[in-house]
Amino acid sequence: MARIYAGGINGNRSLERGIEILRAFRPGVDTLGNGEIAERTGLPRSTVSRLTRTLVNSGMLDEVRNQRSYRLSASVISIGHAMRTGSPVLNAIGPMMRAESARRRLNVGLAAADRTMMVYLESIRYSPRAALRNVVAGQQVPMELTSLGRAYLAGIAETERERLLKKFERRSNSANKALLADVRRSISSVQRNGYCAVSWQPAVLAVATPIVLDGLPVYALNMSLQNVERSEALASEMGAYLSAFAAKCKEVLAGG
Amino acid sequence: MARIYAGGINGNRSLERGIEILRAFRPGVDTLGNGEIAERTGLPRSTVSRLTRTLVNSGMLDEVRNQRSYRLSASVISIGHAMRTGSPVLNAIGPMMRAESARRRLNVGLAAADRTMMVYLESIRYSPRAALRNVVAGQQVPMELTSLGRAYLAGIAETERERLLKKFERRSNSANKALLADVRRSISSVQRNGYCAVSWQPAVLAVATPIVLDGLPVYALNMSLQNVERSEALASEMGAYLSAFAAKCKEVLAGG
DNA sequence: CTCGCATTTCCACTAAGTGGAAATATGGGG
DNA sequence: CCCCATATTTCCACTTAGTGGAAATGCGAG
Repeated sequence: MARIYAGGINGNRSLERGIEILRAFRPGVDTLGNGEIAERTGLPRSTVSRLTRTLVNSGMLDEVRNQRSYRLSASVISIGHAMRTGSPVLNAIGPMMRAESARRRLNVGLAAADRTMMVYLESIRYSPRAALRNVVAGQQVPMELTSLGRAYLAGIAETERERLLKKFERRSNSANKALLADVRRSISSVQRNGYCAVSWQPAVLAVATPIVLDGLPVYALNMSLQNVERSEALASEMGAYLSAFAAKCKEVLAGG
Repeated sequence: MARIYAGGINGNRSLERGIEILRAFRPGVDTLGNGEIAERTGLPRSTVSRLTRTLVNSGMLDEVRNQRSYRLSASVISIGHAMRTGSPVLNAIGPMMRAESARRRLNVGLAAADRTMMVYLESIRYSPRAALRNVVAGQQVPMELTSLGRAYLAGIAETERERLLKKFERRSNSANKALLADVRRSISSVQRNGYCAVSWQPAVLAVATPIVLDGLPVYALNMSLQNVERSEALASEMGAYLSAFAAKCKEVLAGG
């Protein structure tokens, strides 16, 4: 009998579902009720009710006094903090990124992939008024639209890259042909020049490059500038800065 | 028959265990193998093996190429980011905290409880060289030893407080009598003066006060100064600053 | 190449989890 | 003030999905 054993190839269903519930809390969402969670995740309402209770017991969710909804608890940021302090890459190059941001007077970021988004491990926003300099972690940006995401795509194995590109194709609108072609152009740019340049948001120019190391996920490093016109000259200059900085980072990472 | 139904009062076992596995990654830990996870959590090794696989499939863990260990993935910080951006308290008073830190030239922090630790939603470290000002989120400090934790204890319901105090009693060493008395003294201080002052780390003086709001977990707000001698006069001055600031925060939070 | 340790797979067993239906809370409106 | 509409939780018969000890496998050191 071709019975498939529960704990075998397939993961643990309840755990998978519980994680999906945590993921249903997207940035900007404060509280979610069980009904809304059921809707977002497609899970039966009674199942959601049981799993949210478990997540409250485990300290991942707080229930609001009205009993009718939940929010992510502070535990999730302590796990996030553990991730950041454990990351050998962030530990090694985080300080270098700060110095580089000050030196070149531009934003410097390090990101990794989370499904079809890129998530910043650290994003250093340069500001002329240094006192306002801002460091953000955990923010997500779309993989297919950003220099970070495209550099990441250039850095991973081809099979994985094609799998992701198919996803973007499926979900994007009528502009998908043009978009997909643009993504492939950026990937080629990384392969040829070591980096790609993208203006995802108006008046912001960003360049990014992948960081591929043995035994670690693929990261992407970027530099960006606000309030500028896109120009080839500027992109080349930023690309040169980025390439030099990435080389220095890789050296440190290989040594440590 | 007094059968207890699985999904009833008790939580979902697999989900609980999966969360415990994520929690096994403490700050500073880079990678953990299944064996080490099994040891830390007390779970059977085969169970750990299956659950870590599920967590990899769900994107919460990355497995290192050697296949022999795992690390927290970038997803955990994106969930952490969702928590922070969703938090109405942090959204409302975060900017005020930054301003207050600059104005009073001291560190300002906001924290919530995570089991027996306090975890910073935001910790603004004041530095005379403003360019180095540092904002940290997710860092944990022990509840019983810090002003933050004691202010929190003063802010929660008595039954919950006593439950936590018993835990500290059980796990602390020979100094526990003195420690517990000191904790109770801090709690009284909060009840009498609105804040407590503690020097947990040498040459650091911190004052903290609870923030109790309907439908929200209890938070604690603190201010601290490095490189100072502990003195009653300084503690009173900081306590006055903190009380005034906390009052302003509560006003804003009640209005929003 | 072989040995020893760590991890993963196998599989008989059954408790643990499932989801539809019924019961129960909640808060707005008549 | 009470009732109704809505959302959530509990109940429970059913059985699948998860369990953990044991065997097999994979890896790295010598």
